[in-house]
Amino acid sequence: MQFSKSTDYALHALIHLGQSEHPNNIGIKELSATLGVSESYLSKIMSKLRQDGIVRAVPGVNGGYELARPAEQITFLDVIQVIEGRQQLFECSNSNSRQHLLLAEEGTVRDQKRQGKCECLVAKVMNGAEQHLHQYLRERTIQSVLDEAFKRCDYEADKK
Amino acid sequence: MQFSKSTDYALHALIHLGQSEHPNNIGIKELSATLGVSESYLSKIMSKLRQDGIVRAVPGVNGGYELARPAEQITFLDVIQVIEGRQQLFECSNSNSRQHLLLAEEGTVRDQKRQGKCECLVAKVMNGAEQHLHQYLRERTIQSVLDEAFKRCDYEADKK
DNA sequence: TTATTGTGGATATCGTAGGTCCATTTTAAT
DNA sequence: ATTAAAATGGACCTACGATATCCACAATAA
Repeated sequence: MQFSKSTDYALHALIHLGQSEHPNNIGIKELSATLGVSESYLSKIMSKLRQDGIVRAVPGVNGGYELARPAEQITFLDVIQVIEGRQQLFECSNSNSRQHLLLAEEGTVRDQKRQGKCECLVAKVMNGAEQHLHQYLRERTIQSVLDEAFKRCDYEADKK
Repeated sequence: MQFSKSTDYALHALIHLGQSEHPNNIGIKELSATLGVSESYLSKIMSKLRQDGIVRAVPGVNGGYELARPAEQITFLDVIQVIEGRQQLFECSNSNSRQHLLLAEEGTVRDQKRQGKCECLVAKVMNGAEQHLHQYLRERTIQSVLDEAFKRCDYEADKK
């Protein structure tokens, strides 16, 4: 269970977009050179980010990418969900077994109608874990990383 | 990014071991029938759990598996780490790039000696997320699921 | 001693992460 | 209008791990 390299690339790319004073957009050449990834592969990732409204892209001479909204409105969760997809962290593959019946809660009739099935208690724990993780990742933004990087630069500068 | 089916199987198997009054051990036949998984595949998983000291196994007639320690001392994190491995949720694949230098904190000399390298700020966020997730999963045990299942059974019984 | 049960190795299949290449489209600059 | 620069999307490739099966072997209790 690991985040993909693509997620790593996406996060670093967005940080690069966020930290540049943008007179112009930033092309895939610069991004790929900065991150040390091939242009072709990074293109795919940037394309996904564009389709999901995280970045804007403009083709043509002096084209490139820029953040589609302020860096403090781009959360880690946003990025991860675009790249990794939105499937649940855990799915109970056991829903027909005898045991599952024991471990499933029925809920109210209204609940069952709403969600169509009852929930495995193992899945309940795991989904709770996922919600916690999401909450944490929602609170971290591209901007928050930039802020910390700047702080660190200042600190290093002061020492000299 | 998803937990594997094996993790699902392992958790359900452990719960089955935990809920049985154990005059005897429980064989792979019963487990695989309960979970709806093949004996051969579930064997592999149980083997892993045994190698990590989560269950005990005894071969021979009337052999089988039992929990190696009380169910309240087997956490979700224990099980997940056995099955999924202990690699980090996130690894920065970017440690040589120019950008990474900007985003890495130096730390004290002692820190650098201890961990061998400085840490990327993106990785720092992600590792923080992982620690949160681990904390949550450390607080949930096989027993906690059993407790909730029993509570539910009582509730259902009361209704009648 | 034998039937039963777990162990571990070899092997198979399949999907996906990671990556490349190229034709096409879009845009800005000239 | 033309052209060069840049992003886009499709086709394709490879390697690896998740999932799974089968079998020979070891260990144990009756």
